Amino acid sequence: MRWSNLLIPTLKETPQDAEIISHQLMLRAGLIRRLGSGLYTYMPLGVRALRKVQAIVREEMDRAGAQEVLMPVMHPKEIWEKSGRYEGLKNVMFRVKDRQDREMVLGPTHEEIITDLVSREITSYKQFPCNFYQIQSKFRDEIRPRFGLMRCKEFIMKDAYSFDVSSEAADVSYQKMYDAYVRIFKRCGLHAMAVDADTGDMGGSSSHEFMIPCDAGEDAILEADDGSYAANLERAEGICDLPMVFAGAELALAAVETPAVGKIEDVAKLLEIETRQLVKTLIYVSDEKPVAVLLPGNRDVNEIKLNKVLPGAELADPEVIREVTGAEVGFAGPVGLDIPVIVDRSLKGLKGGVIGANETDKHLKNFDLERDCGITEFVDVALAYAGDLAPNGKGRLVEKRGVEVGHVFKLGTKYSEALGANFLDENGKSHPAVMGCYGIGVSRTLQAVIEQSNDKFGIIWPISVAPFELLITVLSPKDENCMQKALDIKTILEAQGVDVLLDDRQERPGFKFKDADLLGLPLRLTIGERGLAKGEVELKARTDKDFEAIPLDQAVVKTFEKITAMREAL
RNA sequence: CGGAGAGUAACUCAGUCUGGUAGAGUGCCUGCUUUGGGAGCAGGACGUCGCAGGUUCGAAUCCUGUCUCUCCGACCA
Repeated sequence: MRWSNLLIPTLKETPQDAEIISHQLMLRAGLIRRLGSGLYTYMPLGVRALRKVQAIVREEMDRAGAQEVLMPVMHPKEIWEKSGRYEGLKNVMFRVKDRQDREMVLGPTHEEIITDLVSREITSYKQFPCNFYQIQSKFRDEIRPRFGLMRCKEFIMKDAYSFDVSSEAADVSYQKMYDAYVRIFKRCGLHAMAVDADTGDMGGSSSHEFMIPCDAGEDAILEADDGSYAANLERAEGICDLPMVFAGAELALAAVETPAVGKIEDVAKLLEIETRQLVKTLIYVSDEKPVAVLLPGNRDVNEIKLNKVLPGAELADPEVIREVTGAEVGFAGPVGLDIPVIVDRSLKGLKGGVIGANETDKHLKNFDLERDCGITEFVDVALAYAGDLAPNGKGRLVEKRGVEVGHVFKLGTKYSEALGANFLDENGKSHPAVMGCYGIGVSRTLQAVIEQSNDKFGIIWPISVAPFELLITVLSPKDENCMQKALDIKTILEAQGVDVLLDDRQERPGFKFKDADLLGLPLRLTIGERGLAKGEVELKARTDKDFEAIPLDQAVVKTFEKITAMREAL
């Protein structure tokens, strides 16, 4: 392909509304243009890179035994009502009406649609296992689209759905997808990590997210420093290993005056103790009943974890707190409280703690959890922190940020039951299929590649997803000899299956080199009059500091060798 | 939705406080020169100052409303 035949609108200046480097570079290199918030056009170069990612995804999904299908983007609302997600996802779904005033939704995901299909077509145990996937635009009314392709209202996703006869068989399907994901991201040149994740709206029993570590990532990850554990912050379990025994452990409960001091930090300061010696007593309301939640003073509630113990729990209003504790906000404590108490496991063995006295301006010290409350049951409802021990008790947790590019779920039978995807076993007995679902944000993956691979001059494409593999820069396109040599090389390499972009623009060399670095194609072959006079052309990888002069008659061979080596490295 | 900021040429931005002929750089077009890391000179085209009202002799500028975009929080591939 010739540059002059492609719209590649490179920008010298950084567009104002791009915050992170990958977004800036996608705009500057002319890969995408914005239509509206969270809506982007893929320019010719962007489409080429996107197709490369898609090709890798297809190859690996096919290899893993998944079958490609293509489902409608637009769905009748009734099918979403069957699973209950018409309500559950009502804030993310775009809704439209047809001329009959029938309500439709634009698909944010396709569990319901594929399960409906399978319920009709897959009816015998002999047809299992099976796995269907598609690559398609998804629509989500995101609260806040961000960072170019990172979070869009319309984005391209690969979604796959597996169906099995048992949960053991489903585990095998899950593992196959997990392994395929590892290969996909590796082939895209990405350093992805799999982390334990929450299942969120999707439901199901367990899931892993595939994260690309980078500072611009929207998710927080906690990883054990020995690599034995990694989880999304919202899911992570941390063990605080410091003994919760403080001065005054053996003494009886005693009141201390804390006038107008209700905040953890202020109480700790006044009493000259650590914040973790204090017990944070939070009053939640779940199912219209108040419940107390206890944590060390230096920890916060993980609302996702709490919701599993206390469905729909929300922090109580001040009036409720006053009613329940008989004190102003800030002086709640577990002793003498007449409501259920949930205790985070990090409080296990607490002696010598300080609690609210359920009396305004007073706290109680020398608190012993078991002695004074008789509490012996603990749950995990706290946010894990960097510095905690990993759940296996070995590594220490370190915080990272990451971009979620893929997510695999074990769904169980939630959707198959709701939509009647049952099959008959050997004995003619009916069972719901056991499902898994697997998503890759294809467009997001593309941007993640750039976020992870760039320098101050521009993008550095891994060859597997680069819009072109080779850039031939013709320094003097007017010179017939130069142009002819370049075209000859291009023709041969293209015949050998190399994606070649020929910069035939009538521009000064410096201008073309800057654009070349910005585009970041993995290999550049420079052909100029000066070199040709010596019978030489120049070869330079995007990551090389300097070019290598090679004889003209070896240009094709050497270039092909390099391309081959680059391909094989991924 | 809450908080913060921004809408002026294709892009980056000045001008707004203090109302008085709409600007710069980049890009684009033409010509000449130049040609190995975003060239120089000369000439040229491009604007409903986001939109709608209002105040005023006069509004990019002041007032009111409204829309859009970006960033920070809750959602997710």
